[in-house]
Amino acid sequence: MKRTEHNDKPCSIAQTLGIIGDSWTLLILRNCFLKTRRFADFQQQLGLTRHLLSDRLSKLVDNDILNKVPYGKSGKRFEYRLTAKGASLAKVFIAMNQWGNDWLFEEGSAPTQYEHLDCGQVMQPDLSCSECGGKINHKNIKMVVGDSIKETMRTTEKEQWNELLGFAANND
Amino acid sequence: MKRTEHNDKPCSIAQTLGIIGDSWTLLILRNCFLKTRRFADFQQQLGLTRHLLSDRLSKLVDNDILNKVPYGKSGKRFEYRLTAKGASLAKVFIAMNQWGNDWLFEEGSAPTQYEHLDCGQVMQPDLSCSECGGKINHKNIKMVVGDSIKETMRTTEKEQWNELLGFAANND
DNA sequence: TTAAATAAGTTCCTTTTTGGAACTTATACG
DNA sequence: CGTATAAGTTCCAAAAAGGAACTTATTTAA
Repeated sequence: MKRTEHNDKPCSIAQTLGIIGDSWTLLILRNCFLKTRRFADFQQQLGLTRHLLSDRLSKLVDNDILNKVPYGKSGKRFEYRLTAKGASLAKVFIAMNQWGNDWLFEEGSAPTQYEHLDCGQVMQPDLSCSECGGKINHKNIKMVVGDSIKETMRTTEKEQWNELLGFAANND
Repeated sequence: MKRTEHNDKPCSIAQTLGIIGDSWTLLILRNCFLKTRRFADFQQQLGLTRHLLSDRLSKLVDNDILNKVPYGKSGKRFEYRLTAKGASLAKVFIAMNQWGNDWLFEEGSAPTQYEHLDCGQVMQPDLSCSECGGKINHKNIKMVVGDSIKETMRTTEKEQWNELLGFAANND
């Protein structure tokens, strides 16, 4: 089975990976967050071949992650800028950055730190519950089948899904 | 330049992508969080070829994301289980899942929802500041060069880094 | 206790995707 | 006006992925 056949499975992660889950695409997006906007800049910073860059940028534009906006007088040169949809991928990259800082570098030697502009402090980004505000980790969160799917599923299937999707189903 | 040449750049995101930023690897990890543990199960659920699966699992073991633990009497069959290092990638997948729910499905039709076991409610995972507890998004967070790097960088370079890495440097 | 089924890979070969370099077309600069 | 830069395309060789059959043990079932 080809990898792309997972792209339309009824799973948010699989579909998200269908859009951004390609090696070069992920690096391109990282650079988007680092304010890279032009074809030649992406190419120089990442060193990937032009046709791959062209292909990946086009796909990101097709998926409404990037806008291709003309600049200059002629309107025939373009900048690729994150859309709102693209910008909200920040959480994914923040999470990856934090993970890398925590696990790939010695204590205190991480290449980057985060500063929260609202309070001005260097901090760690935590995941928290929108309802009670408590911290979230992989043990105190459970993924459950959404209401829309529940209604169209038979009981046995529902249980299988809950079992299959339960992050917290088995904590050993 | 090959994609793998980015894997040892002094950037947590690039290094993290070097470990998990491969299409199949990301899907394999998704299934790890969904409690898949055995070679044949991964193969059936994902449909990738055996040699790719073998290769990707080995790399995850090499990088201490998965443990290869024997099961059964003989000790010659194995389960692949998330290590603590691997489990803490949950935030990345939670962020991707949430993004997919928000942007790829109609309101209320997302395939999965999250329940916070500590408070029992269906909720959204938010990113929050470890210091002040306030919410984080890509506009109120700034990535700054870590202390260890600061010391070994000349001023001009430091400024370039801050410019380059500043998520919040340019908010238009 | 032998036969069949399962688990976890390997090997071999074909197809697809990358990587590298040169070529194109148009705009910008000096 | 000539050269440099931007944003691609095209072409080809090399690398990686996909498919299927082959291995080697180890359970399970008859």
